[in-house]
Amino acid sequence: MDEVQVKNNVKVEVRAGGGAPALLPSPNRKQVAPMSDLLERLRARGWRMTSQRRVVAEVLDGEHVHLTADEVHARAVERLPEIARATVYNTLGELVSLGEVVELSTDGRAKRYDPNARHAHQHLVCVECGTIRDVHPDGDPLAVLPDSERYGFTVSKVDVTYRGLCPNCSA
Amino acid sequence: MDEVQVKNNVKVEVRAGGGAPALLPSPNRKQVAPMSDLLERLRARGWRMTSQRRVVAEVLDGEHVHLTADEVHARAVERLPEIARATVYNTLGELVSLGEVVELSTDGRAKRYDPNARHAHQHLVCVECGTIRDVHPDGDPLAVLPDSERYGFTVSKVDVTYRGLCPNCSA
DNA sequence: TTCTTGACTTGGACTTCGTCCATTGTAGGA
DNA sequence: TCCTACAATGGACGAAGTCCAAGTCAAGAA
Ligand SMILES: [Mn+2]
Ligand SMILES: [Mn+2]
Ligand SMILES: [Zn+2]
Ligand SMILES: [Zn+2]
Repeated sequence: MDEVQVKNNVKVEVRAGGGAPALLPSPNRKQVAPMSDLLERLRARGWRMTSQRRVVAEVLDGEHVHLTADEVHARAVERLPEIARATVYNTLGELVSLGEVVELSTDGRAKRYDPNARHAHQHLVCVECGTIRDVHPDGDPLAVLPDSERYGFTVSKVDVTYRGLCPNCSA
Repeated sequence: MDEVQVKNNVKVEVRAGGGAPALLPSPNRKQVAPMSDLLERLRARGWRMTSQRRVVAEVLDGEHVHLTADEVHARAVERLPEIARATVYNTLGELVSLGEVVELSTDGRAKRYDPNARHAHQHLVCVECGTIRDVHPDGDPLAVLPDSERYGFTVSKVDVTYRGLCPNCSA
């Protein structure tokens, strides 16, 4: 039988049976494994690997994209009950400066954190319910801005937010 | 013909002809006059014309674009010392719902209010100093989003923010 | 393994931006 | 001039985020 024990202040699933734990499908492998890439990258960048940072990274790596800092905190608390809000803010800020996470402010309310930073994309937002979808427009969005409209700026990125009604809210 | 001029919170009737004071260039005519269009439109929409609303409209009509609500309030206070912050927020909100002013949240901080709502345009923002410029990209920004990327949404507008360094901050 | 230390976390105070609401004031019509 | 529905006021409140002094601990050294 599997058992749960606490290690490094984090709940860890321990497989029954002797010998070294096989790195094979386990209940939470699907959730945790894809993150290992990120965790490795962070470690390589000199990050001190704490349980708090691990948990924040795991939350972001879920299928939940575009979470607010407080939503990340709420999910993190489920795994690590006493993680502080300030720590979540710190960690998110660090992930953003490292380019591992993208920060969105689509609605003038809470910023949202997007772990899909590898492939540039834009967002489609429902003005009614706030649903956000990733979209991939044709061509380079920067290309449509002629030099004559750049006023000497060095333009390095574009944020595009398409707004409208989602199928649900159209009804 | 009769003409109504507003000055110092008091309506003054200016009668054309016979010895009446001519409506000629005065120090603040240049500032106030262009707003009359907006004020007329608002009056036509059933707005009760208060000195507070007049002052907010006048502030927005200056050459100052993209002010925050508190910046609008600060400038309004210069003309009408006891105007309340809440009133500025109320008025800006109304102007936005009437489509007379556009609300921007380019930086996840305070929203900015843009009186240039007649001609659709986009914005170029310096990531260093926050300077904002209006830009007019080629073509319809909505056109670059293929139907296959709309997920059944009824897309009605696009907000585009180009980000980079202004000439000043490049040095 | 234990020790050491600077990086990290904590939690609460604080700031900023914005909303709410009971009370007071007034624009504009009768 | 008077009435009253609509608007302004200002202070409390709320949401989102930052800051900081004190405590904790990850990871390299020995
Ligand atoms: Mn995204
Ligand atoms: Mn503008
Ligand atoms: Zn919707
Ligand atoms: Zn600049």
